[in-house]
Amino acid sequence: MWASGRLVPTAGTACIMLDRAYLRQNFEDVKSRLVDRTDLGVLDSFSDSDARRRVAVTRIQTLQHQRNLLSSKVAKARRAGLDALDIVKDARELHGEIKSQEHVVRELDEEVQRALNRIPNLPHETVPPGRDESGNLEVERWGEPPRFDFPPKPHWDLGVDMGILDFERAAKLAGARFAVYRGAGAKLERALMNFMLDLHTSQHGYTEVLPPFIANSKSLYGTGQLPKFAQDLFKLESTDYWLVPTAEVPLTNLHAGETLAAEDLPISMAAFTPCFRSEAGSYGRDVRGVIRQHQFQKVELVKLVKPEDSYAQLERLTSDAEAVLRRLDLPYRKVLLSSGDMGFSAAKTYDLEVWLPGLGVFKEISSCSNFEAFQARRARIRWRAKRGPKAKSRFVHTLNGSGLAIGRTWLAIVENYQQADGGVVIPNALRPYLGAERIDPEGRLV
RNA sequence: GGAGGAAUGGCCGAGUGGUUGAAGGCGGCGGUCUUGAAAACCGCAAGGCUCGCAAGGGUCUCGGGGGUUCGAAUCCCUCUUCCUCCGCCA
Repeated sequence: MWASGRLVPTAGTACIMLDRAYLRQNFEDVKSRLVDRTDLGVLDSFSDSDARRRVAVTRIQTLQHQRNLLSSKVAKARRAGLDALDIVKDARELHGEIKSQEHVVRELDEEVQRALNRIPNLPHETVPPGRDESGNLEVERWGEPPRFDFPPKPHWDLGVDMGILDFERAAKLAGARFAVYRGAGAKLERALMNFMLDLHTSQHGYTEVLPPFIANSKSLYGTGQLPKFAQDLFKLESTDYWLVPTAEVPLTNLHAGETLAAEDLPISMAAFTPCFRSEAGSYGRDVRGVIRQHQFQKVELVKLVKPEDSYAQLERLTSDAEAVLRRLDLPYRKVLLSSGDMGFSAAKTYDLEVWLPGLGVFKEISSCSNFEAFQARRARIRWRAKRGPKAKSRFVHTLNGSGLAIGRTWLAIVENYQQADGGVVIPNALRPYLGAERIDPEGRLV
C-alpha cells in the first residue's frame, strides 16, 4: 500500500481527504451536505472506527509514557553505577504490551483510513444540489452555432473521407478506442497543442511544464484517483507505474510534501501531455469517432493558491479555458455541475461544453474545478504566510481545468468548420500554426 | 545490470546506544540601539496524532518500512532517492 500506516500516524503517512477533527465536530452537517454525493454509511463507519481508534491511541500513549519513565530511570541508575535489573525486568514486560497494542492501533488506523478514502469532498455552498446531471445549471452560452445549407457530417465521416483519420489501422495496432492521425490531421493536433500552450503562457501567466507521462501510486493518491478509481487507469505490469490519466496528476503533485512561501503563490502551470484512460464501464458510450479514446492529448491548467483566493482563481482558470474556445470561435456553453454530478475530489466544477453540429449535441471539452484543500491534504502541499512564531503552515487550495482537451477540440473544429465539399476551413487563430487556410477534401493543407 | 558512497530541521552542517526534537552557522521573525538603515546585541522560531473547557500535558517523527534493546538519529535488515566508477543504451 502506498500510504502504509505506522503504529501511530505521523506527518509522513497520515493522508486524509477531509480533516478528521472537522468531520467529528461537524458530523451531522457534513452528512447533510454529502447526501447527493455518497452512501452515508461511509460516514458512520468512519465515526465508529475513529472513536475506537482514539481509545486505542490513548492507551498506547499511556504505555509508551510509562516505558519512557522506566528507561530514564535505568539511565540514571547506570550513571550512578547501579545495575537497575528490576526496572529492566518491568520494562521488558511493558515492551510486550506495547507491541500487541501497536497491532491494535495499526489495524484501526487502516480502518479509519479506508473509511476516509471513500468520503468525497464537500460541495461549495454555491453548488446546486442534485443527484446527477439533471441538476446542473447552464450559466452561459457563447457563440452562434454555424448554419449549413447541407446536412453537417460527424467528424468520423469527414476525417476518414479526407484521409486524415484512420480507425481501422489504429485497431490493428492497438485496438478499439484508438485513432491514427495522418497528414493534416496530425498537424492540426500539433498546431492545437502549440496554440493552447502559447496562449496560456504568454497571455494568462502560466508556466509551461513538461512532466513525466507516468506517475506512481502515491501521486495518484494525492490527486484522488487512487484508491477508489484504479479501474479507470492503465497500470504498467509488475511496477508501481501508472500511465497518467491527466496532467493534473503530475502537476498537482509537483509540490507534494512541500511547504511553499506566500510569495510563491499562486503557482499557475500549463502542461501538454497524452492522457490514458481504461474507459472501463463506458462500453457502448461514444464508440464512434475520437470523443472517447484510451489515449488523447490535452493541455491542462493547474493552480496552487491561497485558500482565500481559490474561488476567484476558479473563475479565472475557467475563463482562461474559455479563451481558447473564443479565439477558435467555437460555440459553447458553460455549465455549473450539481453536487451529484461532480467528481469525487471537487468542491465546485464548471464544465465547458462545445457545440458539435455533426452530432447535434453539446459535448464536454473542459472541466474546471476547485478542490479546496482536498488534494492538498492528501498530497501534503502547504504554505506559510511568513516564517516566525505565529506562522502556522496551512494547506493550499488546488485547482485544475482542461485548457483544452485537444482531441475534442480537433473534432469540434472539423465539425464546425466543415464545408459542402467535405473540406474544412482553418480558424483564423490557427492559421499561423498550420501555414494554411483550409484542409481540402483530399486532406491537403491549402 | 555490477561495485562503492550518501540521505539530519527553510538551507549548510555536528552528532556511532541514555536530559538530542536534535550543537553550531546561515537565512527568517520580534525586539534593543539608530533620524532611518546597516552592524552589534537579546529573544522567538518544525510537524502529525492524542488527552484537556482551558492553561497545559502525553506520544510519534533525523529519507520510507521493519527489527534488536529497558532505551535508537546512532546497531541490524529492507526499500527508495541521489552521487562516483564500470557495463549497456536513445
